[in-house]
Amino acid sequence: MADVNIAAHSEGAAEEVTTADGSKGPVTAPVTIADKPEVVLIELLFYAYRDFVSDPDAVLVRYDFGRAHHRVLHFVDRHPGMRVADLLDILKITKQSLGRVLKELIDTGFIEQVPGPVDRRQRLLYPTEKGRALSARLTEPQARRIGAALAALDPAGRVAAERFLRLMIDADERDKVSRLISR
Amino acid sequence: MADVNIAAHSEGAAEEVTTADGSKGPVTAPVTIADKPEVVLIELLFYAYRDFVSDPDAVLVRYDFGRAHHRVLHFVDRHPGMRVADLLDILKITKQSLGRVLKELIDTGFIEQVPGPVDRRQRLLYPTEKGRALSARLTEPQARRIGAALAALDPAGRVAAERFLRLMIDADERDKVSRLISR
DNA sequence: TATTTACGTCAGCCATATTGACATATTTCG
DNA sequence: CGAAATATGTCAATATGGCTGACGTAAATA
Repeated sequence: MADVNIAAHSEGAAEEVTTADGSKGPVTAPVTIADKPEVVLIELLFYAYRDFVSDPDAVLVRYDFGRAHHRVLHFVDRHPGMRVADLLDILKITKQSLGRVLKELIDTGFIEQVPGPVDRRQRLLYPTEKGRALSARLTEPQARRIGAALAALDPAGRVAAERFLRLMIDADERDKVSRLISR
Repeated sequence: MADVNIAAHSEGAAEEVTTADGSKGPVTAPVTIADKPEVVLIELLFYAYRDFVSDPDAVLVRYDFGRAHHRVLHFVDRHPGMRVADLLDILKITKQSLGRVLKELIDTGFIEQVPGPVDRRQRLLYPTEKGRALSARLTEPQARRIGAALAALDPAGRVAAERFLRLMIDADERDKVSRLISR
Protein backbone atom coordinates (compact mmCIF):
# COMPACT_ATOMS: atom_id res chain seq x y z
CA MET A 1 0.00 0.00 0.00
CA ALA A 2 2.92 2.29 -0.64
CA ASP A 3 0.91 3.94 -3.33
CA VAL A 4 -2.27 5.89 -3.14
CA ASN A 5 -4.69 4.49 -5.59
CA ILE A 6 -7.56 6.82 -6.05
CA ALA A 7 -9.88 5.44 -8.65
CA ALA A 8 -10.61 7.40 -11.76
CA HIS A 9 -14.00 8.99 -11.76
CA SER A 10 -16.55 7.39 -13.99
CA GLU A 11 -18.79 10.44 -14.01
CA GLY A 12 -17.99 12.86 -16.76
CA ALA A 13 -20.71 15.28 -15.81
CA ALA A 14 -19.93 18.17 -13.51
CA GLU A 15 -23.23 17.83 -11.70
CA GLU A 16 -24.54 15.33 -9.22
CA VAL A 17 -26.69 12.47 -10.32
CA THR A 18 -30.17 12.54 -8.90
CA THR A 19 -31.62 9.08 -8.50
CA ALA A 20 -34.97 7.99 -9.87
CA ASP A 21 -36.83 8.40 -6.58
CA GLY A 22 -35.63 11.98 -6.28
CA SER A 23 -33.24 11.32 -3.37
CA LYS A 24 -29.78 12.79 -3.56
CA GLY A 25 -26.92 10.33 -3.71
CA PRO A 26 -23.37 11.13 -2.75
CA VAL A 27 -21.60 13.76 -4.80
CA THR A 28 -19.29 12.02 -7.21
CA ALA A 29 -17.90 14.92 -9.22
CA PRO A 30 -14.51 16.00 -7.91
CA VAL A 31 -13.59 19.60 -7.21
CA THR A 32 -11.12 20.30 -9.96
CA ILE A 33 -8.31 22.81 -10.00
CA ALA A 34 -10.05 24.35 -12.98
CA ASP A 35 -12.98 25.16 -10.67
CA LYS A 36 -10.77 26.62 -7.94
CA PRO A 37 -7.17 27.19 -8.98
CA GLU A 38 -6.22 28.31 -5.48
CA VAL A 39 -6.79 24.77 -4.28
CA VAL A 40 -3.38 23.85 -5.65
CA LEU A 41 -1.67 26.27 -3.29
CA ILE A 42 -4.00 25.41 -0.42
CA GLU A 43 -3.06 21.77 -0.67
CA LEU A 44 0.62 22.38 -1.34
CA LEU A 45 0.74 24.43 1.83
CA PHE A 46 -0.84 21.58 3.74
CA TYR A 47 1.56 18.97 2.38
CA ALA A 48 4.60 21.21 2.73
CA TYR A 49 3.83 22.11 6.31
CA ARG A 50 3.01 18.50 7.16
CA ASP A 51 6.48 17.38 6.12
CA PHE A 52 8.21 20.50 7.36
CA VAL A 53 7.08 20.02 10.97
CA SER A 54 7.73 16.29 10.86
CA ASP A 55 11.46 16.91 10.65
CA PRO A 56 12.12 17.87 14.27
CA ASP A 57 9.74 15.30 15.74
CA ALA A 58 12.28 12.50 15.65
CA VAL A 59 14.68 14.60 17.70
CA LEU A 60 12.03 15.82 20.13
CA VAL A 61 10.82 12.40 21.23
CA ARG A 62 14.25 11.67 22.65
CA TYR A 63 13.80 14.62 25.00
CA ASP A 64 10.18 13.82 25.88
CA PHE A 65 9.20 17.06 24.22
CA GLY A 66 6.53 17.83 21.66
CA ARG A 67 6.04 20.39 18.96
CA ALA A 68 4.86 22.95 21.46
CA HIS A 69 8.22 22.79 23.22
CA HIS A 70 9.94 23.24 19.90
CA ARG A 71 8.01 26.37 19.08
CA VAL A 72 8.61 27.92 22.48
CA LEU A 73 12.29 27.09 22.50
CA HIS A 74 12.73 28.36 18.98
CA PHE A 75 11.31 31.79 19.63
CA VAL A 76 13.01 32.24 22.98
CA ASP A 77 16.28 31.26 21.37
CA ARG A 78 15.62 33.63 18.52
CA HIS A 79 14.67 36.53 20.79
CA PRO A 80 16.59 36.19 24.05
CA GLY A 81 15.11 38.34 26.76
CA MET A 82 11.62 38.30 25.33
CA ARG A 83 8.65 38.64 27.63
CA VAL A 84 6.05 35.95 28.19
CA ALA A 85 3.47 38.24 26.64
CA ASP A 86 5.55 38.51 23.47
CA LEU A 87 5.68 34.76 23.20
CA LEU A 88 1.93 34.48 23.62
CA ASP A 89 1.40 37.05 20.91
CA ILE A 90 3.59 35.13 18.50
CA LEU A 91 2.17 31.71 19.22
CA LYS A 92 -1.42 32.92 19.53
CA ILE A 93 -2.17 30.64 22.43
CA THR A 94 -3.28 31.30 26.00
CA LYS A 95 -0.93 31.70 28.91
CA GLN A 96 -2.38 28.56 30.48
CA SER A 97 -1.40 26.54 27.42
CA LEU A 98 2.05 28.04 27.41
CA GLY A 99 2.42 27.54 31.16
CA ARG A 100 3.11 23.86 31.35
CA VAL A 101 5.31 23.68 28.30
CA LEU A 102 7.40 26.62 29.43
CA LYS A 103 7.66 25.22 32.94
CA GLU A 104 9.03 21.96 31.59
CA LEU A 105 11.61 23.76 29.49
CA ILE A 106 12.69 25.77 32.52
CA ASP A 107 12.72 22.77 34.87
CA THR A 108 14.90 20.82 32.47
CA GLY A 109 17.29 23.70 32.03
CA PHE A 110 16.67 24.69 28.43
CA ILE A 111 15.20 28.10 29.24
CA GLU A 112 15.95 30.51 32.06
CA GLN A 113 13.80 33.27 33.53
CA VAL A 114 15.30 36.58 34.61
CA PRO A 115 13.31 39.34 36.30
CA GLY A 116 13.04 42.39 34.07
CA PRO A 117 15.68 44.89 35.16
CA VAL A 118 13.48 47.90 34.54
CA ASP A 119 10.02 46.40 35.06
CA ARG A 120 10.37 43.78 37.71
CA ARG A 121 6.97 42.25 37.03
CA GLN A 122 8.37 40.80 33.85
CA ARG A 123 10.11 37.42 33.67
CA LEU A 124 12.37 37.73 30.68
CA LEU A 125 13.08 34.47 28.89
CA TYR A 126 16.52 33.39 27.82
CA PRO A 127 17.84 30.17 26.37
CA THR A 128 20.61 28.43 28.24
CA GLU A 129 23.60 27.02 26.38
CA LYS A 130 21.81 23.70 26.43
CA GLY A 131 18.66 25.34 25.08
CA ARG A 132 20.53 27.04 22.30
CA ALA A 133 22.17 23.75 21.33
CA LEU A 134 18.86 21.90 21.19
CA SER A 135 17.23 24.69 19.24
CA ALA A 136 20.05 24.58 16.70
CA ARG A 137 19.67 20.87 16.40
CA LEU A 138 15.95 21.19 15.74
CA THR A 139 16.48 23.98 13.25
CA GLU A 140 19.06 22.05 11.30
CA PRO A 141 16.84 19.64 9.34
CA GLN A 142 14.34 22.38 8.63
CA ALA A 143 17.08 24.68 7.38
CA ARG A 144 18.36 21.90 5.18
CA ARG A 145 14.93 21.38 3.69
CA ILE A 146 14.48 25.10 3.08
CA GLY A 147 17.98 25.44 1.69
CA ALA A 148 17.46 22.64 -0.78
CA ALA A 149 14.17 24.13 -1.97
CA LEU A 150 15.65 27.60 -2.37
CA ALA A 151 18.69 26.21 -4.17
CA ALA A 152 16.41 24.96 -6.91
CA LEU A 153 15.09 28.47 -7.55
CA ASP A 154 16.76 31.41 -9.22
CA PRO A 155 17.29 34.57 -7.14
CA ALA A 156 14.06 36.13 -8.33
CA GLY A 157 12.23 32.95 -7.48
CA ARG A 158 13.64 32.97 -3.98
CA VAL A 159 12.43 36.51 -3.50
CA ALA A 160 9.01 35.55 -4.80
CA ALA A 161 8.71 32.57 -2.46
CA GLU A 162 9.54 34.75 0.50
CA ARG A 163 7.17 37.47 -0.64
CA PHE A 164 4.39 34.96 -1.08
CA LEU A 165 4.74 33.71 2.48
CA ARG A 166 4.84 37.25 3.83
CA LEU A 167 1.60 38.02 2.01
CA MET A 168 -0.03 34.94 3.50
CA ILE A 169 0.27 36.48 6.96
CA ASP A 170 -2.66 38.51 8.27
CA ALA A 171 -2.27 42.03 6.89
CA ASP A 172 -2.41 43.57 10.34
CA GLU A 173 0.35 41.29 11.60
CA ARG A 174 2.79 41.68 8.73
CA ASP A 175 4.75 44.65 10.04
CA LYS A 176 5.11 43.15 13.48
CA VAL A 177 6.27 39.85 12.01
CA SER A 178 8.69 41.59 9.67
CA ARG A 179 10.19 43.44 12.59
CA LEU A 180 10.53 40.21 14.54
CA ILE A 181 12.13 38.32 11.71
CA SER A 182 14.59 40.96 10.62
CA ARG A 183 16.61 40.87 13.81
CA MET B 1 -0.40 45.37 24.49
CA ALA B 2 -1.30 45.33 20.82
CA ASP B 3 2.35 45.61 20.01
CA VAL B 4 5.16 43.21 20.66
CA ASN B 5 7.93 45.06 22.35
CA ILE B 6 11.05 43.01 22.34
CA ALA B 7 13.85 44.98 23.90
CA ALA B 8 16.95 45.76 21.92
CA HIS B 9 19.90 43.65 22.89
CA SER B 10 22.56 45.38 24.87
CA GLU B 11 25.19 42.78 24.13
CA GLY B 12 27.20 43.52 21.04
CA ALA B 13 29.36 40.43 21.31
CA ALA B 14 28.32 37.28 19.49
CA GLU B 15 29.34 35.07 22.38
CA GLU B 16 27.91 34.45 25.79
CA VAL B 17 29.20 36.35 28.76
CA THR B 18 30.82 34.16 31.37
CA THR B 19 30.46 35.58 34.83
CA ALA B 20 33.32 36.16 37.23
CA ASP B 21 32.71 33.00 39.22
CA GLY B 22 32.87 30.89 36.08
CA SER B 23 29.17 30.03 36.03
CA LYS B 24 27.30 30.35 32.75
CA GLY B 25 24.51 32.87 32.66
CA PRO B 26 21.63 32.79 30.21
CA VAL B 27 22.52 33.26 26.57
CA THR B 28 21.78 36.83 25.59
CA ALA B 29 23.04 36.95 22.02
CA PRO B 30 20.18 36.48 19.56
CA VAL B 31 20.33 34.10 16.64
CA THR B 32 20.53 36.45 13.70
CA ILE B 33 19.40 35.88 10.15
CA ALA B 34 23.02 36.47 9.18
CA ASP B 35 23.93 33.34 11.15
CA LYS B 36 21.17 31.24 9.62
CA PRO B 37 19.45 32.85 6.62
CA GLU B 38 17.00 29.95 6.34
CA VAL B 39 15.45 31.08 9.63
CA VAL B 40 13.57 33.75 7.73
CA LEU B 41 11.72 31.15 5.69
CA ILE B 42 11.32 28.84 8.66
CA GLU B 43 9.56 31.56 10.61
CA LEU B 44 7.58 32.89 7.67
CA LEU B 45 6.23 29.42 7.13
CA PHE B 46 5.20 29.27 10.76
CA TYR B 47 3.46 32.64 10.71
CA ALA B 48 1.85 32.03 7.33
CA TYR B 49 0.48 28.66 8.31
CA ARG B 50 -0.68 29.97 11.66
CA ASP B 51 -2.87 32.57 9.99
CA PHE B 52 -3.81 30.35 7.07
CA VAL B 53 -5.42 27.70 9.27
CA SER B 54 -7.04 30.28 11.51
CA ASP B 55 -9.36 31.31 8.69
CA PRO B 56 -11.73 28.34 8.75
CA ASP B 57 -11.79 28.05 12.53
CA ALA B 58 -14.42 30.72 12.95
CA VAL B 59 -16.73 28.81 10.62
CA LEU B 60 -15.98 25.41 12.14
CA VAL B 61 -16.93 26.29 15.70
CA ARG B 62 -20.50 26.91 14.56
CA TYR B 63 -20.65 23.27 13.47
CA ASP B 64 -18.91 21.91 16.55
CA PHE B 65 -16.09 20.77 14.31
CA GLY B 66 -12.35 21.20 14.59
CA ARG B 67 -9.48 21.42 12.18
CA ALA B 68 -9.34 17.67 11.88
CA HIS B 69 -12.86 17.65 10.48
CA HIS B 70 -11.88 20.33 8.04
CA ARG B 71 -8.94 18.35 6.70
CA VAL B 72 -10.98 15.18 6.31
CA LEU B 73 -13.87 16.92 4.66
CA HIS B 74 -11.57 18.82 2.35
CA PHE B 75 -9.82 15.78 0.96
CA VAL B 76 -12.95 13.69 0.67
CA ASP B 77 -14.59 16.55 -1.16
CA ARG B 78 -11.59 16.92 -3.38
CA HIS B 79 -11.34 13.20 -4.15
CA PRO B 80 -14.84 11.74 -4.03
CA GLY B 81 -14.76 7.97 -3.83
CA MET B 82 -11.40 7.83 -2.11
CA ARG B 83 -10.63 4.97 0.20
CA VAL B 84 -10.04 5.31 3.93
CA ALA B 85 -6.47 4.14 3.38
CA ASP B 86 -5.90 6.95 0.89
CA LEU B 87 -7.06 9.48 3.42
CA LEU B 88 -4.76 8.07 6.08
CA ASP B 89 -1.84 8.26 3.70
CA ILE B 90 -2.53 11.90 2.96
CA LEU B 91 -3.12 12.98 6.52
CA LYS B 92 -0.35 10.81 7.98
CA ILE B 93 -2.40 9.84 11.00
CA THR B 94 -3.63 6.52 12.33
CA LYS B 95 -6.97 5.00 11.52
CA GLN B 96 -7.94 5.30 15.19
CA SER B 97 -7.41 9.03 15.07
CA LEU B 98 -9.33 9.33 11.85
CA GLY B 99 -12.09 7.10 13.19
CA ARG B 100 -13.86 9.48 15.49
CA VAL B 101 -13.63 12.49 13.24
CA LEU B 102 -14.84 10.58 10.21
CA LYS B 103 -17.66 9.02 12.19
CA GLU B 104 -18.89 12.43 13.26
CA LEU B 105 -18.81 13.71 9.70
CA ILE B 106 -20.78 10.67 8.57
CA ASP B 107 -23.27 10.83 11.45
CA THR B 108 -23.99 14.48 10.76
CA GLY B 109 -24.45 13.86 7.05
CA PHE B 110 -21.46 15.63 5.57
CA ILE B 111 -19.78 12.47 4.29
CA GLU B 112 -21.24 9.24 2.98
CA GLN B 113 -19.73 5.78 2.80
CA VAL B 114 -20.36 3.52 -0.20
CA PRO B 115 -19.10 -0.06 -0.43
CA GLY B 116 -16.50 -0.42 -3.16
CA PRO B 117 -18.22 -1.80 -6.26
CA VAL B 118 -15.27 -3.95 -7.30
CA ASP B 119 -13.61 -4.60 -3.93
CA ARG B 120 -16.39 -4.78 -1.40
CA ARG B 121 -14.04 -4.51 1.58
CA GLN B 122 -13.55 -0.88 0.76
CA ARG B 123 -15.76 1.91 2.09
CA LEU B 124 -15.46 4.62 -0.47
CA LEU B 125 -15.91 8.12 0.89
CA TYR B 126 -18.06 10.73 -0.79
CA PRO B 127 -19.18 14.17 0.27
CA THR B 128 -22.89 14.83 0.42
CA GLU B 129 -24.31 18.04 -1.00
CA LYS B 130 -24.18 19.41 2.49
CA GLY B 131 -20.57 18.31 2.81
CA ARG B 132 -19.61 19.89 -0.44
CA ALA B 133 -21.26 23.14 0.59
CA LEU B 134 -19.44 23.26 3.93
CA SER B 135 -16.16 22.39 2.29
CA ALA B 136 -16.61 25.22 -0.18
CA ARG B 137 -17.39 27.58 2.63
CA LEU B 138 -14.23 26.60 4.46
CA THR B 139 -12.13 26.85 1.34
CA GLU B 140 -13.40 30.29 0.48
CA PRO B 141 -11.42 32.41 2.97
CA GLN B 142 -8.29 30.40 2.32
CA ALA B 143 -8.68 30.80 -1.41
CA ARG B 144 -9.17 34.52 -0.92
CA ARG B 145 -6.00 34.75 1.10
CA ILE B 146 -4.05 32.77 -1.49
CA GLY B 147 -5.54 34.70 -4.35
CA ALA B 148 -4.58 38.01 -2.79
CA ALA B 149 -1.03 36.85 -2.19
CA LEU B 150 -0.65 35.52 -5.73
CA ALA B 151 -2.15 38.68 -7.19
CA ALA B 152 0.75 40.64 -5.76
CA LEU B 153 3.26 38.51 -7.66
CA ASP B 154 4.10 38.49 -11.33
CA PRO B 155 3.50 35.26 -13.28
CA ALA B 156 7.07 34.06 -12.77
CA GLY B 157 6.76 34.77 -9.07
CA ARG B 158 3.59 32.74 -8.86
CA VAL B 159 5.34 29.82 -10.50
CA ALA B 160 8.25 30.18 -8.10
CA ALA B 161 6.00 30.23 -5.03
CA GLU B 162 4.30 27.05 -6.17
CA ARG B 163 7.61 25.40 -7.01
CA PHE B 164 9.00 26.32 -3.62
CA LEU B 165 6.12 24.64 -1.81
CA ARG B 166 6.42 21.55 -3.98
CA LEU B 167 10.09 21.30 -3.10
CA MET B 168 9.29 21.56 0.59
CA ILE B 169 7.45 18.24 0.40
CA ASP B 170 9.39 15.07 1.17
CA ALA B 171 11.16 14.04 -2.03
CA ASP B 172 9.63 10.57 -1.95
CA GLU B 173 6.13 12.02 -1.63
CA ARG B 174 6.30 14.64 -4.34
CA ASP B 175 5.11 12.54 -7.26
CA LYS B 176 2.21 11.14 -5.31
CA VAL B 177 1.18 14.59 -4.14
CA SER B 178 1.51 16.02 -7.63
CA ARG B 179 -0.76 13.30 -8.96
CA LEU B 180 -3.28 14.01 -6.22
CA ILE B 181 -3.29 17.73 -6.76
CA SER B 182 -3.48 17.73 -10.53
CA ARG B 183 -6.91 16.21 -10.71
C1' DT C 1 -7.96 -23.54 2.37
C1' DA C 2 -4.87 -20.29 4.45
C1' DT C 3 -3.35 -15.85 4.41
C1' DT C 4 -3.52 -11.18 3.62
C1' DT C 5 -5.98 -6.98 3.17
C1' DA C 6 -9.33 -3.14 4.30
C1' DC C 7 -11.63 -1.48 7.69
C1' DG C 8 -13.72 -0.87 12.27
C1' DT C 9 -13.69 -0.72 17.23
C1' DC C 10 -12.60 -0.95 22.19
C1' DA C 11 -9.65 0.69 25.74
C1' DG C 12 -6.35 3.53 27.72
C1' DC C 13 -3.27 7.15 27.42
C1' DC C 14 -0.81 11.59 26.24
C1' DA C 15 -0.18 16.32 24.43
C1' DT C 16 -2.02 20.56 23.51
C1' DA C 17 -5.29 23.60 23.67
C1' DT C 18 -9.45 26.05 25.83
C1' DT C 19 -12.34 29.02 29.50
C1' DG C 20 -12.85 30.93 33.92
C1' DA C 21 -11.47 32.21 38.35
C1' DC C 22 -8.27 33.81 41.46
C1' DA C 23 -3.50 35.32 43.53
C1' DT C 24 0.61 38.25 43.66
C1' DA C 25 3.73 41.57 42.61
C1' DT C 26 4.65 45.81 40.63
C1' DT C 27 3.92 49.83 37.93
C1' DT C 28 1.25 53.71 36.76
C1' DC C 29 -2.27 57.09 37.08
C1' DG C 30 -5.44 60.37 39.23
C1' DC D 1 -0.88 58.22 48.53
C1' DG D 2 -4.29 55.09 47.15
C1' DA D 3 -6.70 52.97 43.22
C1' DA D 4 -6.34 50.82 39.04
C1' DA D 5 -4.03 48.57 35.55
C1' DT D 6 -0.42 45.35 34.14
C1' DA D 7 2.57 41.04 33.93
C1' DT D 8 2.65 36.82 35.33
C1' DG D 9 1.39 32.51 37.61
C1' DT D 10 -1.77 28.92 39.03
C1' DC D 11 -5.84 25.85 39.99
C1' DA D 12 -9.56 23.40 37.93
C1' DA D 13 -12.33 21.52 34.52
C1' DT D 14 -12.88 20.37 29.73
C1' DA D 15 -12.21 19.54 24.64
C1' DT D 16 -9.61 17.93 20.86
C1' DG D 17 -6.69 15.28 18.38
C1' DG D 18 -3.31 12.41 18.38
C1' DC D 19 -1.02 7.71 19.91
C1' DT D 20 -0.32 2.31 20.89
C1' DG D 21 -2.09 -2.19 21.25
C1' DA D 22 -5.42 -5.63 20.76
C1' DC D 23 -9.06 -7.78 18.57
C1' DG D 24 -12.87 -8.70 15.08
C1' DT D 25 -14.96 -9.22 10.51
C1' DA D 26 -15.58 -9.51 5.86
C1' DA D 27 -13.65 -10.14 1.53
C1' DA D 28 -9.94 -10.79 -1.73
C1' DT D 29 -6.07 -13.44 -3.04
C1' DA D 30 -2.25 -16.73 -3.05
